Amino acid sequence: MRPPRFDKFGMKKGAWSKDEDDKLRAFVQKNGHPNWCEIPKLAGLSRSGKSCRLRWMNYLRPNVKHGNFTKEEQDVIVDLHSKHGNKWSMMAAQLPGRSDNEIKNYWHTHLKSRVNIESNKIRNEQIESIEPRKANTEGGSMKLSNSKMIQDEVGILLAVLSSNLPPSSSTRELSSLSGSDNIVPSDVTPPRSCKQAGSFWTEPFLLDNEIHASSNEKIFSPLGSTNDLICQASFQDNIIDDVLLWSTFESYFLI
DNA sequence: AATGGTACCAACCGCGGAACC
DNA sequence: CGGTTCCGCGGTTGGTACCAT
Repeated sequence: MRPPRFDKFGMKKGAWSKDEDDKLRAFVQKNGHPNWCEIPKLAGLSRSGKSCRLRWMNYLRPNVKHGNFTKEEQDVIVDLHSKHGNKWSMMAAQLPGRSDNEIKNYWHTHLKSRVNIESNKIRNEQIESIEPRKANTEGGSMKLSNSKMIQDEVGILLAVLSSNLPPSSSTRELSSLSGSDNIVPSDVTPPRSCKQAGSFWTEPFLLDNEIHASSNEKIFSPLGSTNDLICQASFQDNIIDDVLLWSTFESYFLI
């Protein structure tokens, strides 16, 4: 809680004491709240009207609920947020006993990340259904567990890239993503390091042998094996150049 | 046990719109 | 009709609790 303090007008700020809660509750229950600006004076509180209103709306008014949100409440919030965005007061109207502030906090701390994860999952599944990975049917040597995170990230990248295609781009073009360069402008050349790391552009996630695996490791974990990096300085230079180019390429398409 | 990082959440702040003068 | 006041909303802040190292 924020420790109590006083502003330049002598108004108290910070956490509410039980005494203040009692005063405000008693006053509002007896007189209502026709004018929040007058209430602090009339109730004998050194608080702003705004602060009183917030305290009442979020904690003191009757039937206000606290504690865990039920599954039904969570579903309502997710549903309404998907339809209307950050309309917390509207959500509060649909959830008796919940304040907009509490819903907002719950969204940011619990639901937002969950919804993001689920939407990414759905998006990746959609991409998978459009073009099942060749790796799953060819060779069968892909190291799934090691490359899962990379798959996820590249899946998101492909989805974003596809959303940046020109209007003329078709599903057919998207469907051939992993098999051709269709999404890449003809003047953009894939980084050499990506090619070296197992034909990135044609078989994006195949790490077929130890050489490919170690190359890939250097790309994504350049500090992993210092001696090797020193011995292979020229190779490393190429990697750095290519990673920079690749970053530029990503920025160009992701913005 | 000490320290740093992170999650949680109550409260604050600024703004826009409605109501009032 | 313009200015002022008040209300409500949504974004942000900051303190506490908890967890990991």
